[in-house]
Amino acid sequence: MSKTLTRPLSNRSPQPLYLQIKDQLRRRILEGDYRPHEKLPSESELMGAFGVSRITIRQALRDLHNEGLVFSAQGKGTFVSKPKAVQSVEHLQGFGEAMAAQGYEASARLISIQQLKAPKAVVAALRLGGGDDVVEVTRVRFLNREALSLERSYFPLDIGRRLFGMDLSGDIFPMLENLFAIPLGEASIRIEAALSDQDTRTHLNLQPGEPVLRVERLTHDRRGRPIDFEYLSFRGDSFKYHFRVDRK
Amino acid sequence: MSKTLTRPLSNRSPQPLYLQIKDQLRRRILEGDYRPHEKLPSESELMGAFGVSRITIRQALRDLHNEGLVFSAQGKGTFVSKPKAVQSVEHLQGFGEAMAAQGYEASARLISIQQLKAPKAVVAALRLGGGDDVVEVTRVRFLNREALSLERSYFPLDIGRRLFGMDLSGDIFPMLENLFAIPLGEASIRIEAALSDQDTRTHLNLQPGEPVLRVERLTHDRRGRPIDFEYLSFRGDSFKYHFRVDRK
DNA sequence: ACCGTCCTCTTGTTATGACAGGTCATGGCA
DNA sequence: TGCCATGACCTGTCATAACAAGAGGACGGT
Repeated sequence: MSKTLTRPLSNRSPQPLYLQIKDQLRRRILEGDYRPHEKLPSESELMGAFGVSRITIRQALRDLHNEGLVFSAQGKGTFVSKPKAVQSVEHLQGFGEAMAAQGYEASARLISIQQLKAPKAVVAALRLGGGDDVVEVTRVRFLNREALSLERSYFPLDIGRRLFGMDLSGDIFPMLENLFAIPLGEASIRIEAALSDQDTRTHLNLQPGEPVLRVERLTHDRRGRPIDFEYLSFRGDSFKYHFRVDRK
Repeated sequence: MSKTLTRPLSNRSPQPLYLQIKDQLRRRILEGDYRPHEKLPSESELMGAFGVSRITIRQALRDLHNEGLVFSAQGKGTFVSKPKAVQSVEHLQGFGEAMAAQGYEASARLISIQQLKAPKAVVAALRLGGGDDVVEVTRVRFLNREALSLERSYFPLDIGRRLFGMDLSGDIFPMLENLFAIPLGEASIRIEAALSDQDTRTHLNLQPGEPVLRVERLTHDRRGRPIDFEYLSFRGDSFKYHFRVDRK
């Protein structure tokens, strides 16, 4: 296991030990030596394998954790995260929350809420059985009175049923966390540009041929169970999502 | 300065020391006690003020760094990051880097590099003067042999001139950091959907009316000077950018 | 058979100590 | 006057050593 580390302080310094260890572990994860949800060697095993102290191991693991490649549970161990997940982002806010934070007036209007048989893509995303029902929530988001986006969310039945009769003009995520006591975990997002379909055009008041920014978002609870699959369609012309990133 | 810390190990444990320290420092930053670009007390001063060891201070600072509230420079100190910074994201990778890390084969082809008078939007973004020249770099990115995106980057003259004659088929950011010794700081991104223009269609081999995902990215160096303004146009149909986000 | 206790393994937190290496001002030398 | 060496100060890296606390299995008693 130990491979070849070049000790920076004793020799001349090529790279810090913890970076070398981090890179070796990352390579093994990406190459599949350690598979998703598999337990990594414990910290003391890694100490022995690399011949370094615990502080150095933990620094490497901390970096991998920040990159989203691993996560750890006290008393159990450190594990490889699910997806390829090369990139990690903190603080996912609902788009509404994000907009509000920028000083815009954000609101939403409920178009429909209904129980229906889950479409195929939803079955796969939420890991349901073939004929399972889901609850579909359709809403239009406004930004300063203008229709900005069409959101269609699919919830598993046990969660979705509790949404009937509730006030769905705000963000749903805080309700899940506070009212339903569902701690939210990670989410995957796919973003693409597409032409608007008739349904979207109607709600967003678009002309045929106008493009939309389509976002698919799958949100999990902290234990990794998928709890919400959404299609968000934003007007291509008015949507500018601005956020801050720090490199390295 | 020291305020009231509750020591977890000696008493009963309310919260780890480093979290308490982190929260106190964050509050002071957000309340303006420490202003942007101001130097925080040094680690040893904080050690004395809070009465804890250096490891604890560094753990608090590390968290604040991850949240984007502070940054540090070896030999100089730790400083408060710029602004509202509502949202922090780590590890901005070039899209190419991100794709490569996911196991795809990414490459780029240089279309043109030229010096010209800065377009108005570029003047504003890079904070230039009216008639200033910039260097424009146009490239097409490929993913597994297929044209994926058209990238047009604008650099201030002093940086851009050094790009002539260099190998621009890879990522430019690492060159800025390593060859030019320009430490990269934060970047802002805007994402929108748009219809492809003729120029983009030619390079990406698209049909008229096909939408593209347009990204504007403005990158700064660590001192906050804008050093690169880019327009990235991705094919709407093939581009699915998948990443992982952690809420809270 | 069931349940609770204890032991062991694991990660989380904290202290102390040391040296590496970058930054910068000061002061001495040419 | 100008340049460079020196030292003070600061963050970066790494080691050693504890104890806290969660998880889970072994073991023993009921």
